[in-house]
Amino acid sequence: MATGRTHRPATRSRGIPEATVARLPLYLRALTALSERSVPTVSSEELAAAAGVNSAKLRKDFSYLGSYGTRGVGYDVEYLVYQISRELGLTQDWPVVIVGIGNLGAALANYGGFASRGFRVAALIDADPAMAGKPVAGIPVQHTDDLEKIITDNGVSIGVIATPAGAAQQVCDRLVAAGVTSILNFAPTVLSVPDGVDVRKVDLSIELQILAFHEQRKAGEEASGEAAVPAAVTREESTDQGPDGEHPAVMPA
Amino acid sequence: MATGRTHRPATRSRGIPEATVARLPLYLRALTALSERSVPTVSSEELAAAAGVNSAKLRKDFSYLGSYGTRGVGYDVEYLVYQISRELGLTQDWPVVIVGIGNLGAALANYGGFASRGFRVAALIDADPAMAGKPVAGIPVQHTDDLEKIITDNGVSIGVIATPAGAAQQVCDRLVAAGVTSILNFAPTVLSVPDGVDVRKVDLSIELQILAFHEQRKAGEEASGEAAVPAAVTREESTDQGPDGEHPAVMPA
DNA sequence: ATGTCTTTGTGAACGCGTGCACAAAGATGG
DNA sequence: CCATCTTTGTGCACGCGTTCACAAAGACAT
Repeated sequence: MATGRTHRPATRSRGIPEATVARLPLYLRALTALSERSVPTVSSEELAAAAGVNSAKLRKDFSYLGSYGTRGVGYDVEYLVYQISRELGLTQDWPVVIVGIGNLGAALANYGGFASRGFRVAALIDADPAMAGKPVAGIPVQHTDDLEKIITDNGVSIGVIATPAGAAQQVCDRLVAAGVTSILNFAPTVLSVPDGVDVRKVDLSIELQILAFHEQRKAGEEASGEAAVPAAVTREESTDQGPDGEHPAVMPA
Repeated sequence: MATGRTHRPATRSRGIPEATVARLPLYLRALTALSERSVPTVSSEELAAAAGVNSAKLRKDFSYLGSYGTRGVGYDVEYLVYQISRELGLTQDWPVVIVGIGNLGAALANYGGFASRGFRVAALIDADPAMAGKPVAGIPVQHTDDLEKIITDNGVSIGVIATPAGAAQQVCDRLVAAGVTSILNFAPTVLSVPDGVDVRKVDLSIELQILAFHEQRKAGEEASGEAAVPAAVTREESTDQGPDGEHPAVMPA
């Protein structure tokens, strides 16, 4: 997931598997909804259904956090909300900067899901001088020149990159140099960061391409009754393009 | 990944592992960049570095597609671009609808990465009557009432949901009923879909929470010199909050 | 107090994904 | 034509994650 540098020992943190960590926010969301409806307890079966996972997996996930359930009853909703929040580090405030206030950056600044879970947008940063001072989501945009000062003054350790691809690595380098150790990257680029810095990437285009792959597969399977042919079939002739020697089928950026 | 319903046989499509499919867009992007620089061939080592993965992994990934390399030389860039594009189904046009034209929906509509890879924004749909007719990214917004007609008229099979969480499931149901079989969900909810429909979700808040977890871990590890204690330590006393009996530390939505 | 019934917590098996390491393939030079 | 050198393609082993299935734990009724 986290496409940091080349490799990493899977970041198996304090015994909690990475896969489990990735699901904790899911559980937290479901639990928060239950909490709002004043539901006192919930069984692993119910909660798993709400979170869209297998109940055994959920129980094993929780077992990494400790024994927080009561056999025959289930889990105390409020208690579990607190424990997961604490485990995820959401009991403290995380100041976040967003760099690159274009369409996406502005949308992120306006996104309510950040502020509601311990994340506070400390600053919006853009390279365009014309943007400076203009308020977005009630926060005045600051110029890239002040990036280092903003980071240190606010004690920011999490940065969000929403710049064009070309600027991402440079922005990333400056963020890291200024003390940021976690980066959420929306730019369609592979970022290089030193050890100790976490990078997670969100790529809208990649997600669509994965969907397209499965979509194509469905369509093809439907057309030719799914034969028992293992592979190497419907390869060359499946699409319109004829021979394969030299194909100028280059896609634009 | 794809949080469809309860389970699914891992969607092991035609022998190509899901993990490999998820990396193909990454390779494609790196290859496209090389193609623009008119680089004729590339070795697995070079390409792997550009894509941020292990070279052995890359070679194994390509081996699922076929033997497209030349030993002692490497891979033909143009040829590989074409092969991957075809495998991902990007040689054809995919009309896409975006439902929910708020900040995020508008940003997605303006996002260049879609149009450039075979994806065409066929329509923008919003439930707000005031939005109807208003152009966003050069495309007039249409009202939800016409959703079904829009889907069928344009032959849309991929839908993007960027509505508030409360409306997502309902929109999803209507999309599916109208014939959509792939959904990219930006709403912070678990969607239930019938078998045969793929759902991929992108949750900005979850990504940040995962980063916060690691960030907290770094901070804690730094404070208490990372002892060789295997686990079950620095549990209770790690954070400020003292005992754990009944904690009203509930987070807002 | 005892028995029954529900639900947790986890041991164990299995499958997928990853990475090493190397043989086979082909290019290139003499 | 042969030798050398580069790079692919893959067999193999290992580890993580998932799932099943069940014993232990506790609630609840009698």
